[in-house]
Amino acid sequence: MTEAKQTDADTGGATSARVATYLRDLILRDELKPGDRIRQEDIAARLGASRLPVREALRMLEAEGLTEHARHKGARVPRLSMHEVDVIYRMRERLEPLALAESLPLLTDDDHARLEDVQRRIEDNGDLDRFLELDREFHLGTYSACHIDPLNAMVARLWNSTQHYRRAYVAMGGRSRMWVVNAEHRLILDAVVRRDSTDAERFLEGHIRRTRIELGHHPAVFGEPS
Amino acid sequence: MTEAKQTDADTGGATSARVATYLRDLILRDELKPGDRIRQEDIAARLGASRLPVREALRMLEAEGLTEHARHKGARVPRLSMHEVDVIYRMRERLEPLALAESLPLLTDDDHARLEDVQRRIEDNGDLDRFLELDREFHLGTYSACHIDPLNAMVARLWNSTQHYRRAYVAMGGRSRMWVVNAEHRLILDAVVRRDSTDAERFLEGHIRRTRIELGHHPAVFGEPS
DNA sequence: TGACACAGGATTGGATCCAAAATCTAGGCC
DNA sequence: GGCCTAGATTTTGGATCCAATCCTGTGTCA
Repeated sequence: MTEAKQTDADTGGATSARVATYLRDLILRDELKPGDRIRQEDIAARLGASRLPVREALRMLEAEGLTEHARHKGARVPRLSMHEVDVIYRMRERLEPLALAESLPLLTDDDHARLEDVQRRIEDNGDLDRFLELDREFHLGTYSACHIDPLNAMVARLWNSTQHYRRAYVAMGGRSRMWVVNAEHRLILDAVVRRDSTDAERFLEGHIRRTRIELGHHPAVFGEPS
Repeated sequence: MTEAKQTDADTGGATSARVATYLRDLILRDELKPGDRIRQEDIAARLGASRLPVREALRMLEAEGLTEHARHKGARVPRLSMHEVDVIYRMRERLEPLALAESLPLLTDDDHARLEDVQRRIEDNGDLDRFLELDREFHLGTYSACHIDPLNAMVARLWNSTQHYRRAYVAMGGRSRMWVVNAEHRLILDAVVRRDSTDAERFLEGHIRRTRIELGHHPAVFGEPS
């Protein structure tokens, strides 16, 4: 484990928060899929750390709903049913307009320009994996001026726990709906730039609702991973 | 630390989940207040365990928003500003009607009877501390048939993180509003028993909104604890 | 041939030990 | 007398070791 120290240097020290970030990222990238088991020793070795920070990280992720634990059986990435994902989208429909309303008055012209740029890149882009990333960046970007921690954390959590299913949907047939998404993003963005909170909230809520309904039409997304 | 094992036996083994429950309870009972520091060794000794499960428990609570951590400085119970509590209540206004809608069709007649009983006990009761407990039991009881974990967890979290401020408000002057609370509970409960989701959601949302506005009229609740 | 039981390996849970960082205290200096 | 600095103490962070539990593979017996 001499090379460990090097890996350690790369990552800048493997604190439990860093391990949590690493694991969260693996799950978001779909390198850890629902049902996958997470072995403490594996992760520890990969990051050149001991199992202890891994255990703390797993506890954090557990509280975030990104992993589930069974005593003496270890951690897994939880599988969500279609109904659970549906409810999570309903939660998003209600929470994200609130986050947007909190953020909107505080967004600067620079922020607007950044969001315009992200949306342009979404429209230019054909790659589905890149789309997922930019779509997230667009939405969370519109909330970025909201500094209420519980709200931010909760919104991020809802995105994180459904990331796998978003990806599966987009990969499966969501491509054809891309132009609708873009049109809706444009409506939201215009309202944001006008600082019209009422419109922005309404358009956002509709956007999430329609996405949710679309998801409900693709039950295959929730089938067994392999 | 020979007596440790005995304490251990009392609590039935001090796993990290148990430590987390213990700490969560301390915070909910206001024995740990916003700003208070939590020393790992203290808790470990009190529960007759080593510091390790305490550390894991603190990580869980951190992810739940019940504690905050600074590297090498330890854990504290976070202080919330009036604005933060206000936003948390807005989150409740939106999320709890959803939880109620999910739960309502699944509540049995037994559940209804139980809720009636809880509400009766609230009305009979003068003790403020007991009121906090029963009020929580009433509301979470109406959501109890909803088995969507992310939603349940989030609602519980919102209640937990504002518990101290609810207590401060009730202790300070909320007493005079008790009859309003009871009337609103009655409206909600009747709608629940009728299985009228629309009414139930509307009454619940209004109930939380009015509570939030009331809280905003008592800025002293958010003053320094001591 | 199938099902059950036992044993060995693998994996997690918990305790103790050591290192690093922060806080507190005391002393010196301006 | 107040402020700054240096050392000691306290507290947290991380690693390693041991115990408890679970999974797996093999063997035996019906």
